[in-house]
Amino acid sequence: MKNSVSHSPTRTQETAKEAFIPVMRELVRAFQAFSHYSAEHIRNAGLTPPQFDVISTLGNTEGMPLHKLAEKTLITKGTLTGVIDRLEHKGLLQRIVPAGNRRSFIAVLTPAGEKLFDEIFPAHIEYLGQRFGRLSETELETTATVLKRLRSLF
Amino acid sequence: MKNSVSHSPTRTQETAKEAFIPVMRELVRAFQAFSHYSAEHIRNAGLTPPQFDVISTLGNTEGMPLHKLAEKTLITKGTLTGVIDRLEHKGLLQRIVPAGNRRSFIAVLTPAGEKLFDEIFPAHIEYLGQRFGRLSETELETTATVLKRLRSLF
DNA sequence: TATTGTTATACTCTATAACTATA
DNA sequence: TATAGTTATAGAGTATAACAATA
Repeated sequence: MKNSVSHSPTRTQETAKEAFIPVMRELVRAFQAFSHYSAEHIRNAGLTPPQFDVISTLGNTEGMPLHKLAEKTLITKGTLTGVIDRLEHKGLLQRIVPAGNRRSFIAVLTPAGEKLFDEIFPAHIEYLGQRFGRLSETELETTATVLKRLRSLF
Repeated sequence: MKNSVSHSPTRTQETAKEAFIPVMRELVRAFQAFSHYSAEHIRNAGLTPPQFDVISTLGNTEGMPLHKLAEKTLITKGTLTGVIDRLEHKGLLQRIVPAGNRRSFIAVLTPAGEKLFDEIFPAHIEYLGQRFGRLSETELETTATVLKRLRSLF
């Protein structure tokens, strides 16, 4: 039987201000564990996590302006320039100047980029599914609810 | 009313293999949002997130061997050397050679490090509590449960 | 003037592997 | 031989701010 600590009788129903700390630690460690697992697989494909993020975001689309890509991936524009540069050097992505707007670029996967996406994205999903697949449908739903709530806080 | 998609009548009770994908995306974005929020505050104190992680782990302890610190923070040993170096240069931390074992070091906060810890750790908790405090006690418990389950997968 | 993106700084972190020195 | 930690390598990502070009 756990002793439910209360600093005074009148606090019994309250939540301590620091009660979230262990929860936050769980968030950090859970994410670290996940991202290490994920990143190892991504590196095998010769990509870094941000590069994979970009490829995944652009896969099966007709491309999108860099500022929208930055917004979706939460990579800041200065950083995104470098990430895009490296993907372009690898021949996986192209900057297209859209007709009628010469102030923005559209990032589009090249055929090689699409090919890589078609190969590694399903493989990565399969790899991750080996772990996520252990969650029941109910657990998945609860997890989704909790994470959305968490995200809404920030 | 959402249309509950089922590929065939016999799949109604099953979970699609890819059902976890949106959940995973939520995990990534929720964590990104959290860590950006957290990191901004940490940077104001002149620390990087890994440095803060180390300071937080060592605060209110009598120090610990580097390999244990590496294990707790999930920072690999090669990387940890650099992080520790920088904290040592800042005068926040010291490597101590324990009596009877000259093969390992013990990382200990200096008085300046303890002072910084005493100042910024509570302030950081207060800063984070502004957001986590919006969760009810029940939500906190559910969140903890879900995160532990997630972590157990990896 | 506001938006889009690049460039320039200056670090910090990262994985990986070879290496040294203990035990 | 196994363990603890450092060093060397080689990038890659990060924030930030100044900048150029276009709308």
